[in-house]
Parts: sequence; C-alpha cells; structure tokens
Amino acid sequence: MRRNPERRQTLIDAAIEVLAKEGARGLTFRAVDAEAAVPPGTASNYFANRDDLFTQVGGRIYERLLPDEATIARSREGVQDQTRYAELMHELVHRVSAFNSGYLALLELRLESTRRPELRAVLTKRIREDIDANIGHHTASGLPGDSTSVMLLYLALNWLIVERLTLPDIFTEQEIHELVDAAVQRSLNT
Amino acid sequence: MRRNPERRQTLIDAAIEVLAKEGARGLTFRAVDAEAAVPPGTASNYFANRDDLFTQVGGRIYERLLPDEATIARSREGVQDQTRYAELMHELVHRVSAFNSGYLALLELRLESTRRPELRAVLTKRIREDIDANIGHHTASGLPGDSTSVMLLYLALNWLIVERLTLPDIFTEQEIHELVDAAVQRSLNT
DNA sequence: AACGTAGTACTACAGGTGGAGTGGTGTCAA
DNA sequence: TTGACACCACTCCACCTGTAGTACTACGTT
Repeated sequence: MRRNPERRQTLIDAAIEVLAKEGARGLTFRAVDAEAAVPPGTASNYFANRDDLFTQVGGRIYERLLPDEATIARSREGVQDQTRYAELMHELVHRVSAFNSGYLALLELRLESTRRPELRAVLTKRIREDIDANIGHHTASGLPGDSTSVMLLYLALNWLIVERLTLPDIFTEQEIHELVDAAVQRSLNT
Repeated sequence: MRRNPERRQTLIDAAIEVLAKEGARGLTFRAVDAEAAVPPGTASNYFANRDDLFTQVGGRIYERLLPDEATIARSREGVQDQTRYAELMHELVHRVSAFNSGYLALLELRLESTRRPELRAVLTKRIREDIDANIGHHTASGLPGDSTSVMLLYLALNWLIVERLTLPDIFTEQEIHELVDAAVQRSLNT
C-alpha cells in the first residue's frame, strides 16, 4: 500500500469523475488509472480493493461538495433575513450544480450504498452531520423558521438539483429560480 | 427480433430488478436472462442492443410506478381538504417505497440518461406529463394551493423517498411522517 | 563525496471472468 | 409443410485483478 498523499488525492478525485461518467459499476482500478493519467496498476497500489476505494471516495466527496471556509464566512455576514436566505440558497444550487460530476458521483454512491454497508455507514454519518450543522446554523442565525423548515428546504433543493442535472428539460432556469424562492418562503412559513 | 409480448414484458420487468440490484452498468442481456429465468441469449433476441433495452425499460418503468386505476378513483372520493391531501401523500410515499426496486431502477435510469439521449427524451416526456397531470388534478380538486405547491411537494417527496431508500438511517419513520405532513401544510400555504 | 536503503513509479504478465453475437436444432401451431 | 419462437452451444473479445519485477529518486549514513 503506497502512501503518497497527493497521489492518493489525485486518484480519489479521478474516481469521482469516473463515477459521474461511467457509473458505480464502471469504477474500476483501471478506469481510475486512466482518468488520473497514471500507469495501469497504480490504483491497485493505493486501495486494498474496490470496497476500500468506494469508502474512501465516500469520505472525500462530501468535502468537495461543501462550501469552502471563505464562502461560509461570507454567508454569515450581513442582515439575516428571508431575502438573504433565498440568495444563499440560489448560490447553493449554483455551486452544487457547477460541480456537476461531484453531485452525480454522490448520487451514484448513494445507489451503490444499497449494496455496500460500509459505504452506507460513511455516507449516513456525513449527511446526518451536515443536516444537523445546517439546523444549528439556522437556529443560531435568528432567521424565522424551525428545524422542519431546514429539512424541507434540504429535501426540495436536493431533488431540484437532481432534476436539473439528470433531466434538464423538465424545468426551465426561470422555473428553477422561482421554485427556490417559493421553497424558501413557504418552508419558513411555520 | 422476437415478438412474443408477454415474454418481452417479463424481460423488461426482470430488467427493472436487475437495474435496482446491479446498477445501470450491470444491466446486460445475460443478467436479464438470468433474472427472468430464461435461457441465455433470449434477451439478445428481444432487444436490438443495450440502448434499445434501456429505452424500453424507461418507457415501462413509469407505468409501474403510477397508481392503478382503482387507487386513482379512490383518491378522488370524499372531501378534498388538506387532511385528505396529506393522507394521500402518505399513501404515495408508502406505495412508491414499497415498490422499492422500481424507484431505485428509475434513479439508475436517470443517471444513465446523462449518457443516453434517447433514454433522456423518454424520461423527460413521461415525467413532465406526470407533473402536469398532478397540477391539473390538483387545480380541478378545489384544494387550496397553486401549481407551485404541487411542484414543491413533488420535489420534497421525491427526495424523501430517495433518502429513505438509499440511506434509511438518516430519518426515522416518525420523522418521515412528520416531514410529509409539514410538506403538505407548508407547500399549500400560499 | 560515495554508498546503501527505503519508498515509490512504472512495466509486464498470468489468470480469470463475463458478455455479445450467432447459428443450429427442436417444438408447436396454423 | 412452413414459420415463428424457445432453447442450447460455441466462439470471439474486452476488460479487470493481483502481483512480480525493475527502475528511479531522495535521504541518511559513514
């Protein structure tokens, strides 16, 4: 098992692209090698087996989907009212949609996790933490709405992103924009 | 190309199970043969190629996810108020969750459709029609809420089902129940 | 400065799996 | 008798894993 951390990172990021492009079943050592443009056999040296590869990707993917420190800091500035909240949600949808392959890879991982208990455990932990953090942040911000509001928004926005990424012709950009606004407004409306 | 329609049906239904179990990439002629318990080579005789197989499954899967006539008729009986609406949504979540493999297969198809334009066209058409039908039905029923309400509910419930099927430990049954209620209540709240 | 060692990159190969496609034979019904 | 279909068998091929072996590089030792 090799230890070069940059190379491992490169391989995991390549694996994310492979997942998005080829699907979970297409995630093989050789495919990762090819995507990362390293010699065949390299991924074999960095991951014990496919299960290990899936689990490591599951741990990393979420980091790449979350906003960076600067974005988080910026999100806490200014007045915290509903308009501002809607703005942040628009940003969120764009940010996630922009890292297209990352979100598709996460979906692939979710589906794969129905077959891999270890992966399921990793994803469950990460996502539960994220939801709780969002609820905590929301509560602290003094915005109207309760924890249910946060979860409803989480639900609606997630599927909105799925819709946009997988079947982009279902909703127009305009409709997506309006749906985000409506989701914020109505979910906060306790 | 063989024409026996019952056998074709059997093969397509088997393909749905394969999709749910093995993922999109695992949907091969041989896997369908095995799942349908027919001799190897049979699926080859019924579908021109994998693309054809995907497209035909895409056309069929939605029929199996929609409620049957009796259920639809029943849903239009009685008073049409918010309580009744919530009841129907609980039923919906259960029905779809119960046909577990069908919903997972649809998710696999969505992801696969990022690679197969023909499949994407089929799915887009079906789903758009379903949304429009739901909006139409809602408007005709005289319930409070507008078309945005219907779409917000569509978004939230879809992801709720995803969550439940892929990472069942994120939300408890109790939380799911409450989220459905809250989703109905707040989305109708114009 | 020369040498040895450890860790890693790269290459090559052996062994195995599984799927596509097709042609041939048997069977049944019109 | 003929046509459509079920069933079976076989060939070709693509691809993947795991690993052994070689080359390279950096670093520490003397």
